[in-house]
Amino acid sequence: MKRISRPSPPGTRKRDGYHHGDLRAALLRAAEEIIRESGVEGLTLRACARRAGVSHGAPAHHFGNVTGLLTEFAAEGFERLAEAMRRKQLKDADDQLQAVGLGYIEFAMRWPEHFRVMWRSELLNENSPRLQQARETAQECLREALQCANAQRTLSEEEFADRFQLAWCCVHGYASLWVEGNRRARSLDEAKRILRILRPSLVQE
Amino acid sequence: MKRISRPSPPGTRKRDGYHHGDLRAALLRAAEEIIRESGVEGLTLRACARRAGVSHGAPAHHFGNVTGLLTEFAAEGFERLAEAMRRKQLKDADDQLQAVGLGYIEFAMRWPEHFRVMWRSELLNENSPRLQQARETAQECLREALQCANAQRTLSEEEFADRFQLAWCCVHGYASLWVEGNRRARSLDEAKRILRILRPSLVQE
DNA sequence: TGTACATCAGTGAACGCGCGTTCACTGATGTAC
DNA sequence: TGTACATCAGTGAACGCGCGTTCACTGATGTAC
Repeated sequence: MKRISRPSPPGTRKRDGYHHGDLRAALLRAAEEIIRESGVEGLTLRACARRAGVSHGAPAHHFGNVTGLLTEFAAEGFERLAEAMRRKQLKDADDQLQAVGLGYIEFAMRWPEHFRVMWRSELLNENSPRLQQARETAQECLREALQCANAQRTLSEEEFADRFQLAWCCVHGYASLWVEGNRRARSLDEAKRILRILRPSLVQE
Repeated sequence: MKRISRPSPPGTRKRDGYHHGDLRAALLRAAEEIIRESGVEGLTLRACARRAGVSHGAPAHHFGNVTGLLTEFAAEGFERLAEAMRRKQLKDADDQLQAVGLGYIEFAMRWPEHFRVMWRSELLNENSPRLQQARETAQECLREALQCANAQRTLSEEEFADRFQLAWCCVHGYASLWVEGNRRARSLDEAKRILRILRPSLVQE
């Protein structure tokens, strides 16, 4: 009766959808908004359905439960993270290591909701192949940049592993602290300075 | 009727209590266990009361709501963090900066539930004086250690601030990644090596 | 091209559950006289 | 020392609410013939 043909939500491409257009993507966007406004605790399948304008049963079709939804959300986050690092790297051939690090931090600043969920492993299905793959790809991106920067030197496996951990900890710590509220003006400038100070520890001249 | 005099729960000192002995502390311990087993999402006032063996109305007397409970929990965490750093510092007069950094990381490994909650600012009452005070004290501890290590040099205010951020990011990143599941064998040895590698960036020789 | 059927996205009513909140209460402790 | 009263920690029944899950359904799309 009240089933008048619903127009696709704005910004949603009419793609693989049967009824909605692309409900799966629309639900992920709805989840993003809810997390932004109410935190991960506020995210429920029902809230997600309301926001997307569908019945409360619909999200379960696509994701099973909240864990499934968050897992896809986190995987999307890791994919965007890898992309952000690579894009930065291509734009700054001069110091690719710093560029990748900045890409990591910029990603967290641009998509704090994704960043928050990505590390809440207790909320995710760690067995998801897409999640595992995306996380591995993102890590590999940072690892490669560090390898390139050290291409001229001979580092033992452990020496390299330690420097990789140090680099990761530093960008991750900066991003985490920023996302969790420790936000200062001109943070990206500060991040650049910090990475410059860190460099001698990562790359032996 | 069924009100037989209840013995104090084991490990609870009969201190300032009227009926229970020290219900406030017992509720904080209950919260810790629940968070360990079910994550912060699993913590409710009712679950907390059940675990402590009191009626579900009791926690509200002490904390008002879940935010109040978590705020006290986080403040307790920051106090323990400062204490952990200071204790480490006293034990290793040789390299106090590294000692304080290790104290930070050890704290997160020892009390991961506290560490997790401390940075979830959206779950806390940021106006709590006890929380603000405890956080400030913990930060100050790391700042002082860095100042001592650089006592012989002349660093501008900005140069010092950047090095402080770098040190904080590094230990915080290491601790966060460990707590969120990126745990490796002999992590504390690794942390030591990483802090040693980082040192030249923090302290100009 | 047309028809019949399978598949699948999404609906909506119903359910039981655990939650926070309220409120009148009980009973132990502290204090004034 | 004894009594009367105030205070305060904790109780327990009751409430309304939003949740996930279930289930029979509708209606659009895809496919076999």
